Amino acid sequence: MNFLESLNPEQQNAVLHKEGPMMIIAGAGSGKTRVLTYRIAHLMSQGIDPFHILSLTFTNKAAREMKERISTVVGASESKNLWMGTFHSIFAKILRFEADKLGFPSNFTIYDTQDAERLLGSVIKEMQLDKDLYKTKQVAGRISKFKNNLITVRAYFNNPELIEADVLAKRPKMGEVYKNYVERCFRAGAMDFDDLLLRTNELLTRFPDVLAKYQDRFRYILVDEYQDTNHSQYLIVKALADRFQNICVVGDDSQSIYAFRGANIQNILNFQKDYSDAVTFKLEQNYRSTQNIVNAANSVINHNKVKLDKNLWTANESGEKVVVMQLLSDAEEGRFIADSIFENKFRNQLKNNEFAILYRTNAQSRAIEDALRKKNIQYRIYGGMSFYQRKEIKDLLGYLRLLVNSNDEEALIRVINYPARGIGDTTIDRLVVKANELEISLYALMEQIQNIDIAINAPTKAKLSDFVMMIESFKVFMQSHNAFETAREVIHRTRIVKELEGDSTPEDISRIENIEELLNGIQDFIAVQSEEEEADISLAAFLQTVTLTTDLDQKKEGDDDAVTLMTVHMAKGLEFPIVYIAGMEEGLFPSAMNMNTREDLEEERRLFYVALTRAERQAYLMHTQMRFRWGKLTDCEPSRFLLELDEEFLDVKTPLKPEPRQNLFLDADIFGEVEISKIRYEKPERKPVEKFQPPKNLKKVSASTASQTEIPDTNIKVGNRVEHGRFGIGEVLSLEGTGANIKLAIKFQEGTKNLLLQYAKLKILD
DNA sequence: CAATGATAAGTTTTT
DNA sequence: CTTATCATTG
Repeated sequence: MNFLESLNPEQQNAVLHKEGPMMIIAGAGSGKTRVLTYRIAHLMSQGIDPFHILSLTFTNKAAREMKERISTVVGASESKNLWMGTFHSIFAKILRFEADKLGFPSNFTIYDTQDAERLLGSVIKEMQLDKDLYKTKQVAGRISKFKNNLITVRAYFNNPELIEADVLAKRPKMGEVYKNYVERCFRAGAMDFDDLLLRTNELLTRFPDVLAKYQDRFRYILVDEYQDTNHSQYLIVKALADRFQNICVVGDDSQSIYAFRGANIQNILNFQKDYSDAVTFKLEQNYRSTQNIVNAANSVINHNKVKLDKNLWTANESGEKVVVMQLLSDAEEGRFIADSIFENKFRNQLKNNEFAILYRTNAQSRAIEDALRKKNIQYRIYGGMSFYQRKEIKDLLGYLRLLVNSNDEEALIRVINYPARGIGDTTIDRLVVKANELEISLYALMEQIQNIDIAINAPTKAKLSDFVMMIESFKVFMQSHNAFETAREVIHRTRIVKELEGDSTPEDISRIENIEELLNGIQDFIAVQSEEEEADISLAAFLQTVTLTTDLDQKKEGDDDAVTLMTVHMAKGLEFPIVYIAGMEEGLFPSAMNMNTREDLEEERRLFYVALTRAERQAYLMHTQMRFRWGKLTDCEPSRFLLELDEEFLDVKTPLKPEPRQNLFLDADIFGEVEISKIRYEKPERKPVEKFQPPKNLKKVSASTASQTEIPDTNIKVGNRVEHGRFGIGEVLSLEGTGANIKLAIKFQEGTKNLLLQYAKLKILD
């Protein structure tokens, strides 16, 4: 086959190896995806039915891309039948098919983290536990850990060690909380993310015939990013592959960065032990990056103790050295990045989408965004609060979820009083108590509320019945209409948009726009799905896609040319010509929460390794001397990772061991020995000293909207160019009203926005 | 019951 | 600094 010629010998071996267990250790940028796609294509060219191939990827995007690439090799009609997707989406599909065996409806809801935590909070409250001891997030984390290790409620109560550990942690009721949470999910016909894996394990263990069926179906199994699988995923793969043993795992232990989510690096380290006749291939040639980048990355990761033996190298040119840059503040850091991108673009004729800015935490994006906006550089942020998690979107989705599965308690509670219809917290609390007592779902209780003995007065009962009737009428409507039409009907009848139109603050307007965007999203979904063979354009299908889709998986709107901003975690698997890594500071990267044990620190180091190896041609590492955290200015020290890098590959623009801070402010000798971090920034204004620039700038940026409290300039007129804190520079198209009530239509780069002058915090530029 | 304002609490990373 | 939760009022 001709495609083999484009592979190196080791890659070829991995592609051609057919039967039996195998592991591919694929270093960063070593052509892993090529090998996987060609391997699958090769299997198919050998006559293996695509129906028998299961390929598990880490993101939906990876699955989609791989499918596309395979179809160019073997043809689209063949590749369509491949089972390819994330663990969660593939097994959600199978669970829907087999749901009745586990007592779930096939249209079960998938609870996202928000849903799960709200329910858990509710359970804790109902049980009247001390919420300071039973912190929702912590309890959720513990339950997640149970589930990922297949510790069911029963297993928990049979395990004295676990019980003891929780007693010691002053949470003796942990088991009860767990039990109640699981029961509530079950009654609501809902599974959380962990359940999708746990219940799959349950399905495969409890029903040998089902296991046999899927073992026979999936004769060839490929798992990408194997280093990031958790125990639950590990067991699923092991069970499915048990019969034919045609399992191929691909991964890189040096890129294992999801331990916090239960990923177990031992899965890849122990593969040889699990399958004694396993063959291992090592892809060590990096095709992505320059020598300086590869060598710098190697020099850091070599500080890790736990790793498989491998030596990443490249035949690429040595390239530019990795730049290490010290900046005064997070604002300066943003400005440096923006300036650098601006200059790079000009000098090397690059496009925005050849740059990426990576950071450890989402919160860091703000300062960088401000700087990019000031330079008019287009950017796109991934992650953080995703579109589907916005309140107005979740509210609308709540209605839709209720139509698909009325027992979905979280959806019900979200929308039962939105828009306000006089059903308050006390009523809901009483309903929840009663429903628990009768062991039925909230909705089932409401359906027969008139005949129930409950402390709710008649008018309120009537409102509850009205609500049920409305939902039922939507269900009828849905039977003869598609997802888009149904959603539009819901919006219309519930008057959600009317509610927002009421007083048109900019926030409300953007909410309405978001709802419109969701409607477009539904229509898009219908359009895309209709192209597929077994098209499922039901509302249920749409909702599932929404919960299992991440920001990254979203189809990018148009081919907009924008700089990419994202966390290092999200950047895994991606590559960019030029990469900026911001915030290389102790306590931030490595994160303060992950510096206590060697294991934690090694994970942070792997994370840095991932970040650095995203770069193809040039990498910049920034660290600052101080930065805003929780609104307060804090001192920063360079990350230990910077010191671990071999200097041979670096171009250190500024000393890593900062000179005494005072030097910077010697001329401004106004603060004496006072620590910079303790200086309040309101003060310098009283005593303006020219040399003392940084604080002034800092203030400006942290509150780049600083002028907001000033009285709005009512001299604004049509045609003025204005600057907005969030939308950047725009032009006034029209205005109406007088005084502070002036309403403006302004054309910004990202579109025309309607804003109220008194809220918009505009700066008039001309 | 709903709307408003005050206070506390919190940021790792995500399917 | 931002968000969520609480307490108070009408």
